Amino acid sequence: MLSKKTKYGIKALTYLARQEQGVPIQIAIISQSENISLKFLERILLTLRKNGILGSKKGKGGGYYLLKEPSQIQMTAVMRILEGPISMVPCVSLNFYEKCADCPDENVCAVHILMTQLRDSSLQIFRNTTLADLCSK
Amino acid sequence: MLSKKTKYGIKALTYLARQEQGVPIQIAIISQSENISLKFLERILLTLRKNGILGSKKGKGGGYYLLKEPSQIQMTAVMRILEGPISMVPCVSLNFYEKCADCPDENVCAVHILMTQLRDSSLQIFRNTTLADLCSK
DNA sequence: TGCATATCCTACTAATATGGTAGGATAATT
DNA sequence: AATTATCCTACCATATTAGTAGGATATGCA
Repeated sequence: MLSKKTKYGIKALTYLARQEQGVPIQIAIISQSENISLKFLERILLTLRKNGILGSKKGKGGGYYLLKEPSQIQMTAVMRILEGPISMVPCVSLNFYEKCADCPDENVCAVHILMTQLRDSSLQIFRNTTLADLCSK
Repeated sequence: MLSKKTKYGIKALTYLARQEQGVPIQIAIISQSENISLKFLERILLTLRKNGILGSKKGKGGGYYLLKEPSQIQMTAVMRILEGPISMVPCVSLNFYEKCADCPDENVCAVHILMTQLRDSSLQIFRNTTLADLCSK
């Protein structure tokens, strides 16, 4: 299951992508428009900022804005930040590889073979999809 | 993340697929060969039996066996039984559809669009992969 | 300078899912 | 009747999820 964190994060990002670029939008506005708990969204946007997707401005007229054009923001980045590794098992992960303790030979492991295929197709989708693709203005 | 339940289940199934068809194999044998907790595996095989993947025989010489040839067992079935819906969100699920409470229009929802693509590619992989494909004897 | 505004940040919490374990009931073989 | 192996229910520790509470910090404006 996709976490609500990721779901809300993607919704908030597409909301921002539909606005005039560079103009800060307040959390409360996004929260209301997209039916997302304000405090929860606050944390989500904060992690997106810390990971280089969003910029922010404090005080009156402040808020969050995209640091890049929507067409330059791949969903691989968004998914990795919010949902974690694309791969469903560490022994298949490109960025977070970890050997299975119980598995003697990865090349023969059914789970490894199946999950490698799944990772490849998921990666292809997330790489070929940008924020711009997801918000038909 | 893939649950251990699914991981162990797939491993157990491929173990059975590598044996002579129709001959019951005891849980304890699989448990030892694949490094899986016996009691946990017991439950996993039970649900696979209840869902028509495995047959079982009690008493001496008993155990579990595949009900179909490995080439006839699609991973879609296995994944749905062990891991749940293929789709990561209910609003995209074919077998377990549920409307999002917060989402006014699915056709415009970024999450819906992205997750539909992901479901399609996942389905294609799971449908085109059988147990036989995963166990190079 | 001081007030309003809005993000920043830590800590807490309820509910649920995960990955087991314990212990006995049931059925089949010998 | 004894042995073997599945069947089944209930319990439990831990981790994750989806939040909430409450204040600290920085910015803009009069």
